[in-house]
Amino acid sequence: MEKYLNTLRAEGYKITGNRKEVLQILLDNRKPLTLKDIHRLCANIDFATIYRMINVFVDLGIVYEVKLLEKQIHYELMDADDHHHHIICKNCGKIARIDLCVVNTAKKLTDFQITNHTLEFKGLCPQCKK
Amino acid sequence: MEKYLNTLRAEGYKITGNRKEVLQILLDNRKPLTLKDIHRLCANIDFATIYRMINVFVDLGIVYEVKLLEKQIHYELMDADDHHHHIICKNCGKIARIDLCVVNTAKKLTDFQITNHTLEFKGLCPQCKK
DNA sequence: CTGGTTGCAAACTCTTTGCAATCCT
DNA sequence: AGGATTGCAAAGAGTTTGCAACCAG
Repeated sequence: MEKYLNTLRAEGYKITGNRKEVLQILLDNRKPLTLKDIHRLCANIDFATIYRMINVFVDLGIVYEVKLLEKQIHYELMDADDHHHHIICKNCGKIARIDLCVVNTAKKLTDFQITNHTLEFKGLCPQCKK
Repeated sequence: MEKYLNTLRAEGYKITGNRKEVLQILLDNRKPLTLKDIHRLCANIDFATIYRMINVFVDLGIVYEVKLLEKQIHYELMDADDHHHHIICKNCGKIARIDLCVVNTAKKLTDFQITNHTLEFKGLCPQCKK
């Protein structure tokens, strides 16, 4: 938590009760959440506030966008030492992580300068596929 | 074209002027297009018609959804023998293809039954990165 | 104090649907 | 003829913004 608060301070943002509450939710739920999910977990905070807060967090690199094979974007706390991707169950919605990435291979294959990438899977989890 | 019309016939759908026009657009533009893009290329057809038509095409496997790192879904003609992914330039919007995929590796790594996957990149193309 | 932050309401954008008229087969 | 398809209009759903009141430093 302190690490993230320091980032906010360093960039001139204030430490508010709302921000601490949302950060705690992200710390307690280390998996991709939608804005709706977050709002459900702290219904006392206005949706627009969460919307703007998460965008600040994305700008500061506190959270990152996870584009699962779903309509809405999910957000997850950033941890540079733990780069991973996900798989979501189309039946129960469970999200598991996959430690697999090919961004370095892609960098060699293309003349583009790659800045973002997404690698996500969807299917049926062990329980639901039975 | 005939191949796709046969799929439509086989599933009991009718061959209309609109459907042939949109299929021709997809054949002429073999790259991911948004509904808006398609509508721009045939402004005479109503947006709702394109919306419903593309969804039929997706159901029949005539086109597939490409979830680039953009808000809107793109659609591209399906070709089972040519599985590939994409990279989009964040500056000029150009979309290039990348012949790289790890869905088989992912299948070995997880207990899920994988049915969909996405692997997309974003960055600066050779021209824009200069 | 003072500017960043928040809640509320409303504007926007994109997606989806109902229905009557029209088009394939 | 008869059901699928289409255009039009409007409803939904999610995203984004303006503004005045409020709060952290």
